[in-house]
Amino acid sequence: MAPRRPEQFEAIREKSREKILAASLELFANKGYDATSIDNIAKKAGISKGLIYNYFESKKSILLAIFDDAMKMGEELLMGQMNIKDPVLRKKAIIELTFDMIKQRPDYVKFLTVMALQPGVMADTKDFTKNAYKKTEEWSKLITGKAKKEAVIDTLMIGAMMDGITLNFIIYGEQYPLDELKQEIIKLYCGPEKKKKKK
Amino acid sequence: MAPRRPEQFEAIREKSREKILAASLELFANKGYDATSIDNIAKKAGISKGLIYNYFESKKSILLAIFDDAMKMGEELLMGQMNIKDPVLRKKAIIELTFDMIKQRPDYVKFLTVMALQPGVMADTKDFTKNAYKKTEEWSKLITGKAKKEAVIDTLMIGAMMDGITLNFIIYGEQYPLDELKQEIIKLYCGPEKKKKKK
DNA sequence: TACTTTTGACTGACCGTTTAGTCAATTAAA
DNA sequence: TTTAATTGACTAAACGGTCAGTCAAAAGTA
Repeated sequence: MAPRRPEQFEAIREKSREKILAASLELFANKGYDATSIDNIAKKAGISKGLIYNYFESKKSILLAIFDDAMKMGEELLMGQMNIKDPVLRKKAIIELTFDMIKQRPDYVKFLTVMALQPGVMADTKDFTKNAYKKTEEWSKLITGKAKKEAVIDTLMIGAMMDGITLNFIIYGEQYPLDELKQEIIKLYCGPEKKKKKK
Repeated sequence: MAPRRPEQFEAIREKSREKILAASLELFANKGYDATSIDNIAKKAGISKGLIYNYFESKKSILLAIFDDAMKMGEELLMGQMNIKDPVLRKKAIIELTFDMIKQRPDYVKFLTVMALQPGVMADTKDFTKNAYKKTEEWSKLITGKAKKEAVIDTLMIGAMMDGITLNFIIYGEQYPLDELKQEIIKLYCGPEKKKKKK
């Protein structure tokens, strides 16, 4: 009577959904949202165009799903470092984590960076700017411990630094010396690992 | 016999061309290339669609014209600082110049940044990556004087810093404290203005 | 002054193509 | 047979680009 057991359907659906998301992520990150057609996604995912609309109600909703996934993953990674008590060590851990993310998931990083520069694309669905600014505030607390007025500039500097390195890595690719820059930024902002920081 | 004098036509043409370029720059910078239609440009410029093709042979050629203008302006500004002999002062001047450019021509800066992240758009017409990398090399020489191996990281750090600040300014807008960050980066990379730099 | 002629900037309906999105028909497993 | 995943031909809208034709302005003619 029942043709397939529910969990079998669930597995099939999950697999197809994943194929669509993976193909879309790659295309959105490399070509941008507008330059990517539904046909492109279907071909890259190895499925038909119609099937995509069995899983997502529109092109925008695919974008939104990827965006949510990326933000969720980023937040989880970030929150995983919350248990580090010492502020300097925590700062260092977060910086290293960001570099890891750039190297391990450049697709997500590229996707988010590209989207950040196309406000018109996200504007309809998510208040991206507000979201990003909130994230910066969280970063600020995480990195400096408290919201010391003087330390805000420091946080913004580190944030800009990381964004700039990310941007250059996206543009230049593997030839960009990520590791050396990581050492440099840690040396700059986490001190020479001795004493309490003065001035 | 002769209806209008050539210089009158020239003035008219220049004005229209300028309207098209101005409208395109604003739209490309804010919405991106693919999301901007020829109709959008025509409406914003207050002219008809057909007239655009009296001045540019394709949508891509508009993009290219803006790109060339932006690069030309940037290069002229940069080369204007070449006469400063002292490396530290020159470095400082270039950094300040970059901040000035961000504040005075955010449209150009935004345009270039958006285009840098859409390799597919520029790929057909200009080798953007190569161009950008060459620019970085020039920067390196300008900033460090010579191509000291150790100083490359320093140059890349400053470059990433500036790019990151630019990116954040584009995203956050006027609330982003450009001036404070300028002071900070000058303090960091141009030394406390005393003695010769050591280590 | 009034009229005609000449010019090229300018217009918008139109063209072929491509797009996002739909749906009746098909497929395959239980 | 039942069920739901899957397909691709289809549609309406939007796209970049074209082109036959309109228009205003300047100079010659009277």
